[in-house]
Amino acid sequence: MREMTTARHQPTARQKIVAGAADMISRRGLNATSVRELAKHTRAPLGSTYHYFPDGKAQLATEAVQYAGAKVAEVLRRRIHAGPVAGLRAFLKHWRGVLLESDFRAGCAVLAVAVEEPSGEQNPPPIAAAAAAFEEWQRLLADVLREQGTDPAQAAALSALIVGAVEGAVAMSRASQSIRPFDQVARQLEALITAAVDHPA
Amino acid sequence: MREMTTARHQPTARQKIVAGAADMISRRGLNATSVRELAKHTRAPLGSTYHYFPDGKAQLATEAVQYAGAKVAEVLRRRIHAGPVAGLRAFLKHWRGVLLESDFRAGCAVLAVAVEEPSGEQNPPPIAAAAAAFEEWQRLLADVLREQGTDPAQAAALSALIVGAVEGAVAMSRASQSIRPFDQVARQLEALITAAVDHPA
DNA sequence: GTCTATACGAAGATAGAC
DNA sequence: GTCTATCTTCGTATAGAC
Repeated sequence: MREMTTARHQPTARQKIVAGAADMISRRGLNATSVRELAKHTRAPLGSTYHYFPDGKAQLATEAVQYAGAKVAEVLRRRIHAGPVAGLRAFLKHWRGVLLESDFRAGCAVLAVAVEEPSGEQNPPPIAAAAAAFEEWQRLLADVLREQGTDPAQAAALSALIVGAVEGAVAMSRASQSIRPFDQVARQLEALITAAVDHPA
Repeated sequence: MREMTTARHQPTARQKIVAGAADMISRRGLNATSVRELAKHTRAPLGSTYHYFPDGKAQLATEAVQYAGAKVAEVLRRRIHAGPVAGLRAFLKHWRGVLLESDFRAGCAVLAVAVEEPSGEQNPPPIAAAAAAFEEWQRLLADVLREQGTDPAQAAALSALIVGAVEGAVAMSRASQSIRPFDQVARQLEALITAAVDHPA
């Protein structure tokens, strides 16, 4: 488990596989991402994949979601010290970039897993990881809103709205192959969070 | 093509297959919905499926998305004559019911297809159908907002926010197996649309 | 420890009997 | 026109040579 360190040196083969899985899932969805093609994309032999991830595809999906979730959380954390508006803008800029740079071929891996994995009674690990990612993003936003004087319940609800709306907007823009839905939603959210900060009712 | 009439008499075998596809997709996603199991669930022989849908799974997915999209549009249309708030409430009530009645096992088939189907250069029919569904929901909401005096651009943007936020919220609630994220988002949206109607700036 | 070759099942789709 | 049996391809996963 020496790979569990968050060192940023060179990515290990294992880390490249996880990152590759997150990318493929964000483009085609979970079920369309086969372990075979993943190995090809990351230039790792198929056997290595099962060596690094003995629990197979479920483990791979879980770690890919955690990776994607942490990456976005990092984007948020890097700017949120400057306040809720700055945090939201960084969040929006990230997703806008994902859409445009992929020519609307990539979306959110966390959402893909949340939609595809059947969420049974005892939540399977990939779904639990997706829920945790959504919650972490919300918490980061809610924390800074509360710091700025927003009522706690309102801060939590507004954060849920932001995360939900952005996730939905990314999917809508992908479907329509147009940045318009995303930009419409982004503008509404900026206005909202600005109002929440100015009038911490 | 006599099945193309929108008659509501008894559902034909063909219609049952489409409805079954929409339901399965809303639960497990598109790629996890096999034509085989779909035939089983709808008690149709596998051959019949390919008889009714000669273009195979792509055609099935397209019609399932159109069916799901039309069903939600109908929910909206039935109440929206009473104004934007009534329309939004009907929309929210529908999705809340889907989540609770399925014990968080069902979500939105349109979103599932939008996330899973790779959206290439010339948009494949299932993706185009998903985009059309999102747009119809937005249009229904935007039309009634404009009728109530909301500025057209604002009406369109607010509608995009509503559709995106609800889609995202459904996915979040499914992942966390809790109605909380959905209810938080719903409450924010109700407040927003009320404000938009009261102050048609 | 890395990787090739393969097992086994299920996928989409079709042929052709009734 | 309905449906059964089957073809082919690809999925996940593993065994066992280096």
